[in-house]
Amino acid sequence: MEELNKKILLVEDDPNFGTVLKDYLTMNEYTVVHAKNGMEGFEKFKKDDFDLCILDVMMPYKDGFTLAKEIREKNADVPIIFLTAKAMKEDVLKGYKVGADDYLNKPFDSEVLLMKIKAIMQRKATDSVADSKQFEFKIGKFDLNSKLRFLKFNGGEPVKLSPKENELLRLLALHENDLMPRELALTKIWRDDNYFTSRSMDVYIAKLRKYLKPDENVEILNIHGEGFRLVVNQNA
Amino acid sequence: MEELNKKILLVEDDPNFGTVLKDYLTMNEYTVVHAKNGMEGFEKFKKDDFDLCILDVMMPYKDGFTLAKEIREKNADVPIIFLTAKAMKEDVLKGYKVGADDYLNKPFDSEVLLMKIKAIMQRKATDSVADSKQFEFKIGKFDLNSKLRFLKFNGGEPVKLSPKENELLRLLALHENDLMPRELALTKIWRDDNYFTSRSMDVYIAKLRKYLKPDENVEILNIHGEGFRLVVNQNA
DNA sequence: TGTACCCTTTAACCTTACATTAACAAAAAT
DNA sequence: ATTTTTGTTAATGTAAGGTTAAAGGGTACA
Repeated sequence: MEELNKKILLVEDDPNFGTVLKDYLTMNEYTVVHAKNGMEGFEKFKKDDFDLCILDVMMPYKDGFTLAKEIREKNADVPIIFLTAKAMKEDVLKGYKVGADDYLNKPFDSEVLLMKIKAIMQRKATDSVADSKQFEFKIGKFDLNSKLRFLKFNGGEPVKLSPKENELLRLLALHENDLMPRELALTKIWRDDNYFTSRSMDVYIAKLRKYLKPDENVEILNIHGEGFRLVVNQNA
Repeated sequence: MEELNKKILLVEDDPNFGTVLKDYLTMNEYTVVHAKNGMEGFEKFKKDDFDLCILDVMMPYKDGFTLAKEIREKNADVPIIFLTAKAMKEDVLKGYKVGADDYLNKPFDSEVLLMKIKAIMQRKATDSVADSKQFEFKIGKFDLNSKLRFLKFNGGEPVKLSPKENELLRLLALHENDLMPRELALTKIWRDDNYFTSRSMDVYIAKLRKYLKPDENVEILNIHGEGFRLVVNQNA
C-alpha cells in the first residue's frame, strides 16, 4: 500500500543534512516539503496539509519547540518528531510537553527514522478516514473512485481499474479540461521518462478511452508533443 | 482525566534496578507487578490485565523480544516499552517489528520514562475511545461478536472463529465497504509484513469467504496490490 | 507422556491481474 | 516525402491472489 504519498514537513536549518534527509524520504515515497528555518516552516505549514512534521530543535530565529507550539495551535493532531542534537533531558521533556510523538538524537540511523515514521503514520491512520473525498471524481456521467480503483457509469456496475489506469485517469481528472503534460504523468506515475514508458502511457490512454466510450461527452484529446486533455462537454 | 491506577507489568532481571524502578513507578501512582525474568513475566501477564508492559531486552532464558511476541499473541494492543542496554540499531528495529511503542536506552532518566509512559497512556486513551466499544458488528445477515469470537448467520447457531479469523474479519468490518489495506492487517495482526505472513493472510481470507458464503450479498473483494474490501450489497 | 485437538504456517498448484514490449497503422509535423 | 509522434491491439512475462492440503507447534486431558 503506497497509494498516496504522505506529506511530510521537514524543518531543518543545516542545508546539507536537510537536503540529504529530504532526498532519502522522497526516495521512500514520501512527499517532502523542506523549510530552512522555523519561520519558513510555519509559513509552509499554514499553506498545506501535512501528515507529519519533523522539526530540528536547534534552529536560528525560531527553535523547534516554539514552532511546535504554533503548529499545535493550528492543528492539535499532526504527529511531530523532534531531532535533537544530543540527548538532553530538558529537551526531551520539553518536547513531550508540547506534544511530541517521538524524538531522535542526531546522529541517527535513517532506517530507524523510517520505522518511526511508519509506526506513527499507522497510529494516526485509523482515525484519518475523514479526507477520503480527495479520491472521488465526477467525470461527465462517470464516477471515479480512485481509492477503491473503480469507475462507474451512470451509477451502474463499477469497472475495476488497474493501478496505472487509475492513477492516469486521476491525474487527467485533476487537470480536467486542461493540459495534462506527458512529462507529468511519466515522472509521477512511471517515475521515468523515456521512449518505453512513454509508449506504455499511450497504451494506457487507449485503454482509458475505451472505458470512457459510453459517455460521448467525455473524451481524451491529444495535444501533439505536449500531453493529453480530458474534456467534458457540457451540453444542457 | 483522573482515573484509577494504571497497571504496569515490569520485567527486569536486575534485582536492584528492578526494585528501584518499581518503587519509583509506584510512588508515581502506578500499580506495578515486577517479574524477574521472561518466563515469570509471561505467567504474570496471562493472569492479569495490564495497561502497559516495560520489558528489559537482555534477560536470561527468555529475552524481551521473545516475551513481547508471546504477549502480542495474547493481546495485540498493550503498549510495550523496551529497555535496551545500548542503542543497537538491530535491537531498535526488532523492537518495532514486534510492535514496540517506544524504547529507552539504559541508563535512562526516570523522568523521561515517566513522560513516555504518560504519552503512551494518553495516546491509547484517545484512539481507543474510537474503536474500543466495537466488538459487535452486523455484516449483512451475519452478526460478528468479536469479543466472544463467533459468527452467527440469520440469528442461528454461532460458528466459532479462531483468533486470527476473528481479528481479520473484525478489521474488515471496521472498514466495511472501504479498503482494508493488506499492510494494515499484516502489521496489526501478524506484526510482520513479509511473503509468508502475506500468504498466511490470503489463507485466512479464503476461510472467511467460506464462512460468509451463506449470504450472497456479502463478499470480500480484492484490490490488487492494495488490500481487501468487505462489501455488503444492500438490495431492498 | 503420549495423543488428540486446535490453530497457524508453509507448500503446492492454479488462475487472474498487470505492465511492458512489439508490431503495424494513422496523424501530425518537418 | 519522410520522420516523429500517437492510436490501437495483441503477445509476453511476472507478480499477486485463490484455494486446498499437509506440516508444525502448542495445550489439555487422559
